[in-house]
Amino acid sequence: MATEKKLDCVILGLLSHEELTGYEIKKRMDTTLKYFWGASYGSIYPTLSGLVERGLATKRGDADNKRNKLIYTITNEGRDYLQQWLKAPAEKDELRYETLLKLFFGKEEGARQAIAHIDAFQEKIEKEMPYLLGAAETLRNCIAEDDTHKYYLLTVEFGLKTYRAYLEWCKEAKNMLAEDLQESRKGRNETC
Amino acid sequence: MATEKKLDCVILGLLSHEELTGYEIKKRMDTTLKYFWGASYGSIYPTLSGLVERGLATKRGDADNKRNKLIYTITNEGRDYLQQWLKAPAEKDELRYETLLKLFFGKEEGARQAIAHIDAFQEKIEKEMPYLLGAAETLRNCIAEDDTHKYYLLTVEFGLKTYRAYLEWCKEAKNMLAEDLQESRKGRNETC
DNA sequence: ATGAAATATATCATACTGATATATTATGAA
DNA sequence: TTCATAATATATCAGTATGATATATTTCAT
Repeated sequence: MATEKKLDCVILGLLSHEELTGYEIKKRMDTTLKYFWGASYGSIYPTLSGLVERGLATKRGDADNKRNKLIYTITNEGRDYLQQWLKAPAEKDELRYETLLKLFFGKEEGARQAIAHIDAFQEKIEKEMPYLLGAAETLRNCIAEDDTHKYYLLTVEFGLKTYRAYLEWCKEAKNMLAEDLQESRKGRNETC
Repeated sequence: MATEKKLDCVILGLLSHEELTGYEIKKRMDTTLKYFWGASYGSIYPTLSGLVERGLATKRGDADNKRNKLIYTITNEGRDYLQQWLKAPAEKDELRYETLLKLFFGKEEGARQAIAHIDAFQEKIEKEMPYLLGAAETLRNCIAEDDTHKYYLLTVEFGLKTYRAYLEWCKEAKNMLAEDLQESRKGRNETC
């Protein structure tokens, strides 16, 4: 089989758990999935249309169509397609960290600026941590109810592990750069 | 300023260290930068043309143009542009982990399949580790020579920290799923 | 009653990927 | 020496994604 479009599979995955509108799918992307995947409206809506065209999902209007909602449901063909993808080995695991990029070219801007980038990064991570911790706690409590929760928890644990590693790195990296600042201060005989 | 195209900045960053051809830029992407950024020929060559058009880089043929090389050099305007971007806070820090995605929807396929995905992920990481360790070692030894090395080292340390976290997670995640398998075996009264 | 926030879909210019095409040069084995 | 293979080098394109914007309705707090 030709390589599937990833977003087809992600959306089918979400639909395999529950019926959703495009808007709700976007919300899932921005909350639950955002730690390891993302998508914009500009790709979600066309992808949904494509899924319906190919018979992998169906679309219907809301009963009391107040909001002009379009609700999407996965079909049996859609489930088969999803299964195929889930069985195949993962192809792409990559990160795009602009912070690291700026750090890599950091000599141009100097230690002080580099530290500022790391601080901003650290702040972002620290702000996310409570959500991840909360999610992990919730999931651990309802893990017996439904097997899905166990798999959710696995991904949250991944997030926690890596976030803790990020924070450790932030600390060490800043220490290293701080030494640097002191050196240069001494070198140039500056005070404060 | 409107948001800059990231690849403009990445390429200018590379050119700020040395003159390069498009092919060499691609190699840098696939080796040094691949742990936190990526780009394909289909974006590198058009981006280089754009940089020349806008006066941020210049292009010249090789002296003995055996290979029909096109060598790109950063201009002063290019350096200014790069500085602007380096000073601005990072916008996008995201990862796209298909492994995590498949795991998130893992209930559909069951524990055995999930473990297989984690194994593949782990293998990939373990294979990369020696390169990162080697790079860190090399960089630590020549850190005094040139300040650039210190910033390279910072990004390698980031890679090492996160990769170690990944490996820890792999172990724990597989343990959790293995318990699962045992349970289901007991439940269904299977042997072996 | 009213303004702000949330819900909901759609579109578009710009950008990126992954594949493919094309051609040359270096390398190592037969 | 010759010949296949790997490496070097640029370019293009269909398919896909992003981020911004447009539009309209509904819910909610004041």
